[in-house]
Amino acid sequence: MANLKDVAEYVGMSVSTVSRVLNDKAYVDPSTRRIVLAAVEELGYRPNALARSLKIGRTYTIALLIPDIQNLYLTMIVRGVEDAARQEGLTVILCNTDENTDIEAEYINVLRDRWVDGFVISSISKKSDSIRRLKNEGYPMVLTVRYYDYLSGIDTVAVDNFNAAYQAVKYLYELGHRQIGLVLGDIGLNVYKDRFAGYREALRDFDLPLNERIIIKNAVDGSEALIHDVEMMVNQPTDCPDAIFATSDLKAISVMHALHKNGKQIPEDISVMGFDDIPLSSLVHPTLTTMKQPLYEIGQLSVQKLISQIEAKATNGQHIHSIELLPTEIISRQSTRRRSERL
Amino acid sequence: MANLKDVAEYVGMSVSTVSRVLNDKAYVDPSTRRIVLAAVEELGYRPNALARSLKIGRTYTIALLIPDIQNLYLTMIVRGVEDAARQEGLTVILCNTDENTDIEAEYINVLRDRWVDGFVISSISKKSDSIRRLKNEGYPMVLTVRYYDYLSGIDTVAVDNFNAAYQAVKYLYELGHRQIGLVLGDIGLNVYKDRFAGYREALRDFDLPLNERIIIKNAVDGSEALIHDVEMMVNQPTDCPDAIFATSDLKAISVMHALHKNGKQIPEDISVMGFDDIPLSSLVHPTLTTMKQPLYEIGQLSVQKLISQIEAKATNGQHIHSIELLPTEIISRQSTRRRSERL
DNA sequence: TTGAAAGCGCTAACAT
DNA sequence: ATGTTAGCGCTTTCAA
Repeated sequence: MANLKDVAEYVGMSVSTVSRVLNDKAYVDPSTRRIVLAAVEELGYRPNALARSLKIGRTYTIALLIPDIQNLYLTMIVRGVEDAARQEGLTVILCNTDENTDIEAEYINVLRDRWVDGFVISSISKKSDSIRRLKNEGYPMVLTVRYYDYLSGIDTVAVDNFNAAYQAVKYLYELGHRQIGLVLGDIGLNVYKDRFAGYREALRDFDLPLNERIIIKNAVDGSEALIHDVEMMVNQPTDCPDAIFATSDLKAISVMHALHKNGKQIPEDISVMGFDDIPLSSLVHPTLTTMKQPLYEIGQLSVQKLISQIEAKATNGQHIHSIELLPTEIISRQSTRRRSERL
Repeated sequence: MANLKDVAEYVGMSVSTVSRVLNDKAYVDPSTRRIVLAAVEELGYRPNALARSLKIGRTYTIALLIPDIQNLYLTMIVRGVEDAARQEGLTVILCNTDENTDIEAEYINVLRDRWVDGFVISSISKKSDSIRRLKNEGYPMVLTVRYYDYLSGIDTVAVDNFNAAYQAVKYLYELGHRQIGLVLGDIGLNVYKDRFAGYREALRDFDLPLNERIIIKNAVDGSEALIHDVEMMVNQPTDCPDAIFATSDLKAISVMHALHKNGKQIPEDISVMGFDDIPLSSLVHPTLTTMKQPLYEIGQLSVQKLISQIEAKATNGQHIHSIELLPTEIISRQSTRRRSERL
């Protein structure tokens, strides 16, 4: 591969001149410029990004760490991040941590060594050491969707999960449901902890008892165990829920699967409500009522915050720390319905 | 951030010594080694991967280009690629081309400039210029799942789509179906072209007529148009299929959605069969019979081929070009059933 | 066993 | 308007 020096020799000029036309920073004579560009074309010259980055201290690359690409809700964030990044001339490196702290740490180390300009992270439950270190080094980073406590001091873009869950339960309550079951994800994650709190608060406000027998905790998307748990729950002689609020659409789909398997009609026997609004939600049977998160927008905004940090760092300017909570929205579909008669 | 020189000064040795202990290539005195490692620890030294790569000409990074992460079947490949890569000490850069040639070209350029060691590509229909150029430069690369014609000379890992489609149709035929509809993806892709050919060949062998009225071409996963087309197809007075073979599970899910919407029972009225075996297939209602592709294994094998190329290039050794077609397998579930009576 | 120094390819300050 | 040169942080040959 041709390098700058090759091009310079080819046209009989110095490397700095060639560099100048390529970066068009300083002024160069139009005719010189033409000659150089022709040579660049001719030799098929491509700049070496490694050398350039080493010199200027920036890579124009950001890393996006996500827990699991299989999770459809994340793909929408990825799109938001990629689109926003591309628009700003940044390349996105996508990394799948598989919900594993070691893998996460490894990616963070490797990418920091490679000088990515910043990180957008959707992480594991606890604030890991690698993330803490990153933060302490002042490395640009933003947390997306999943977050730590508000005191972490890390820029965050997410939704108000407490309120979203509260509104979901309220919605089911107003439909006439009084036995509202809950399918919760890993409560080690603040996301689920907050949704749980919102659920409890709603029950309290509507004078509904908190019934542990219609609550499934630590459900894993798509797992056999989850299906089993749901079957157990709906086959209880007493305490069978008349509605189930699943804290992700994928969990809701498993719930529906379990209900079908046990001859329960949705929504006639039991209403089901999800969370996220993944594209699949409007395709399953029956279509799924859900609490929509503006995932694409979350991705975009995350990048904007990150860029703001990167710029601030580069210019020694100011960046205002913030936690942004975007609005959620109920999408009504077929899996929920008004309950007229009382059981 | 501390660099090699800092460490060297800290312990009063030369950078080369420090470098040596860090790479443990050459022999260094055990006591020296200990001192250096302590200093490294103390200063929190992290090597600069950019500088290192610039020097040695390798980045230990490979790029994985996929058309669309939303496509669930791809996530399994991603996993296969990542796992295999990690095992070999390589980092994977995941890029989403969004089925867009320009984005694909841009990623290829950016990553080549950044000296990734090789590419695993699941690409767009036509062989793009950027890929051709990559190939001509002798850049290590392998095509995965999607492929060009066998003459392209590029290593490929996929399945025998012709045969897989043939077997799927045969399966439906043996179940007693005689009006087997087809939902095909973009026929610009060899994958679908081959599946179409397999379908036709099977019809011919079983003396079934090729009926364009029960074939939907260029279906887009999850699109409204697809649902509409399926509705049209099954509401035809004559020519209503008694089975539908969808060339991806996602398409099959749309098909099921359309059938539900039109009051058709699955599999009582119409059997539905998919392709891929994404995790969701066993969760939808009814669960989906499908032609399974060994996606995880395809991902793993792709990396192995790529590494073989990278090694060959580094050592001027031999790499044997190959096209690997992994076996597919029918997974029987609830969406298909034996048709006893004739219509 | 360790050190000095060249050089990977580029940018930018300084010089002309 | 263009050339010279130092240096980003590392590896590696050559010398000692």
